[in-house]
Amino acid sequence: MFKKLDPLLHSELRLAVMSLLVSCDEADFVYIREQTGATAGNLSVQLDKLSEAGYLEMEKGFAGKKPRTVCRITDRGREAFADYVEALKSYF
Amino acid sequence: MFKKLDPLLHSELRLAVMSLLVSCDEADFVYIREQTGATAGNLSVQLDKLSEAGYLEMEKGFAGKKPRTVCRITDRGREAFADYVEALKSYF
DNA sequence: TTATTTGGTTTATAAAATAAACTTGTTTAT
DNA sequence: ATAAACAAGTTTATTTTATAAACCAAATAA
Repeated sequence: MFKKLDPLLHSELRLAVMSLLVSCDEADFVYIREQTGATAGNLSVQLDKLSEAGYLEMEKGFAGKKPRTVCRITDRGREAFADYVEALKSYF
Repeated sequence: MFKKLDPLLHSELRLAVMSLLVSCDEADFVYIREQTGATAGNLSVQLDKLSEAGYLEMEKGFAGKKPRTVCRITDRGREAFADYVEALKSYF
């Protein structure tokens, strides 16, 4: 009847992050924070979860002298996102 | 950018309940439990939340000698559901 | 009569989300 | 040069949620 929703994606912030990455393909921490309106702390935690699940990759480097974390969606993440959207349809 | 998702509806079980009620217009506790696969305890709690938010009405009565709780979606609930679906679109 | 089942509710526990505080280093003003 | 403010995050603590386990009352079955 109702398809199970991936709990990792069924979170407002994580879903927003993935939504951004699906169409951006690469976005840094600050950009994501601005676009989602999340606090840095919350974003940091949620990015880690998505990263640990293999839904995105993070690359920590520097832009000039400032630290810069770049995120990129993985194939796995893209797939999970598509599955989530598909599953949601069973609720509508 | 991303529309805020009503936290009351952004819950797998509560969303499933509302989804049922939107098209059923009336469903009892047992039916909802069966269709959603939820445990009775969880369902009881979540129905209370939806009820307190005014998204549905519960009528406790009897079917023969057995207690029977019937749920009906309210206009408010219908509206909230529509808004939720609309808001979700901003994520896809 | 004593289990068992039905239809739930209440309470306790586990998991999530969020915010507040902190760290490391950089820039700016004094 | 030194202190104050800022940037980019992380860590920790708090609050909120979700879920399950235990419970209750009434009805039915053994």
